[in-house]
Amino acid sequence: MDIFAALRARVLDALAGILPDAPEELRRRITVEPPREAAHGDMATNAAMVAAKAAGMAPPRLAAELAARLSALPEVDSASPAGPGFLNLRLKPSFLRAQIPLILAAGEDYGQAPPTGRRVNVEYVSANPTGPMHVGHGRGAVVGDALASLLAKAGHEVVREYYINDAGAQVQALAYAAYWRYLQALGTGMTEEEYAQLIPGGLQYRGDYLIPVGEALVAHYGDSLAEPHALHGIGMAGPDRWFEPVRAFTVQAMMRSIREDLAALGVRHDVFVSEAERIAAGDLERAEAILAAQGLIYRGVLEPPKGKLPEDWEPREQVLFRATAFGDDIDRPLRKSDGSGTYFANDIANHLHKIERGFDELVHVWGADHGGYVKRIKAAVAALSGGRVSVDVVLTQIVHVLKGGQPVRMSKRAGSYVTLADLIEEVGRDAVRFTMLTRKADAQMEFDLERVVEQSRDNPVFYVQYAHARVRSVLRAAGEPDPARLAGADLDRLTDPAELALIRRLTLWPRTVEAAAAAREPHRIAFYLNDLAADFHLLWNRGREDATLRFIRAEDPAGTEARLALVAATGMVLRSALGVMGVTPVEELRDERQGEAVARV
RNA sequence: GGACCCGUAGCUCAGUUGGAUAGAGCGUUGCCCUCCGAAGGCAAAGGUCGUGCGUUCGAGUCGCGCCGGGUCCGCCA
Repeated sequence: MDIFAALRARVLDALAGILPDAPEELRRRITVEPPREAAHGDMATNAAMVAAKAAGMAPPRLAAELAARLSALPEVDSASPAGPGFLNLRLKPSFLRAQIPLILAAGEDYGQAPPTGRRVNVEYVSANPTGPMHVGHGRGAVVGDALASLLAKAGHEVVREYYINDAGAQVQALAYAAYWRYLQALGTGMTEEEYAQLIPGGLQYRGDYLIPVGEALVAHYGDSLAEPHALHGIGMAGPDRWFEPVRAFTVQAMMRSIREDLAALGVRHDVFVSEAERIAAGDLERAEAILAAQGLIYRGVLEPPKGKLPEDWEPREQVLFRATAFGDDIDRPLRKSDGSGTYFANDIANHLHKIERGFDELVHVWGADHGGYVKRIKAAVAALSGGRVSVDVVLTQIVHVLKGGQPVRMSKRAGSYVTLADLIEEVGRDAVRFTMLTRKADAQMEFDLERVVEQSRDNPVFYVQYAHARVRSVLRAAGEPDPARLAGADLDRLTDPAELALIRRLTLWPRTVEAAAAAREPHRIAFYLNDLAADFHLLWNRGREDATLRFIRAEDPAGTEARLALVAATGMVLRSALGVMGVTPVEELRDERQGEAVARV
């Protein structure tokens, strides 16, 4: 259904007529793409430039030969050599129009690629269960969720995964912080600073969000996790009495809050993998054994980093993974001095778990502060899978939240940063999702709370939603015609350049899915939608000047039907693309704050 | 000291994995419209793609060196 792929096959056929035994490697380099300049036609191919040497012809000459063959095709209006050996194709309008019934038949599945047979694991969010999610997590969540949908649209079998970091020092600190709130809820006379002195590492998580957890611990356990204390009334019990139940209880509470935030954002995961469970299952030891069998583990001492030396640096023998054998810069430690695994080692276990479940490709969405971690995890997966499984990492840059151009930093709930829940409450789920995808993942982003709810041309959320609302308005006014009937319309009535431009844009959708998925760049979908909306609004505006271009004209039933077919197809592609982004298409535009339809169409 | 990411119009950003004369929105300037099909429409100006070499038929895109910004660099995750 991708007409670019279809025409590429025609180009290869034509080339085979001239150069029967072109090697596969050469054929693979031949592309058929939309030219940058619309004036050059509908499609351009580099075939003549790629194959010139093998054919023993100068590129323009070969282009002319190919043009002669291609211009005879029923799809092609004209084929003309250009420049250094390009071959420009202009398609017959009838061929373009013939795509409309195909779109109407496919509906929102238009753009869905056939199954590739490849299993892809997309791990995203994976926020530590130590506090509320902030906007940075939100960006990762949206990018990951849209990327997963995009890969599924491109024909891959996708599993959406969340890795819970529920082992290690951060979670220990969380348990101590929750225990403090528990003692407070019981009415201890101890001060926060006194408590902080008593525990290892000090009191790290001081946000108010743990207060309800402390209260819930009291409701569940009473005072059984504490001890009477002469001075404070209530004091700490030994960790062996309270630590594990408090840890488990608190992690569960944090995960519940994270899941609520994700649900509010419309982000879902198929699988939640627990770090602690994987370790308990012995994955770490098995992963180490696999690496050791290849001679990739040894005891050694790392060089200190050059330049500024950490103050407490001292040479130390460690268990190291030979990551340098797979392109990393240094070998990486696997064990802490207490014998437990480093985060990296535990993550190796996590990846072994993925590999053993049979995935062909592993995709991660990480914050940019994890950029230094990419090489070592690629090295580990290469070693564990014998090079069979690939790893791709999409890094997301930080989000600056603004309101009317002014920085917003304070959060009602967490005190130090804007929480995801605050953001969703302020502007709505769809605005959050769409806006998060209007930038390349690895570019810093400014998220202006006022701009994303503005009803104007420079707010893409509004602009795209408005296009869909207009589509729906027209179809409602036309009495909701059956797409199957519209597919039989006399589409030759669609002759205006703006109408044909819109059709061309629609036919670009399958290609956009494929390219965006291959590049792991879901933001391209947002840009496509913006372009599609622009083409549709342009046509709409033409109708305001030229009444014969209005979609519904009582005096022209046949023309009306043809234009309605185009409008319905546009709506389907809009919904298909919005579906990849996880944004709800609206029937009409309303100003949420007033509850009135201010832009009813 | 090293690794990774970024640098494109006044501003915010795209750029179809190396293609033709580098695009969009905002802003600026000019013209049109005042229509309940409720975001106004059309057009113009605006660029040595941070910079210098290199790779080749061809570089914003690939390689190397600088300049500037960001992230990170052994028992945090």
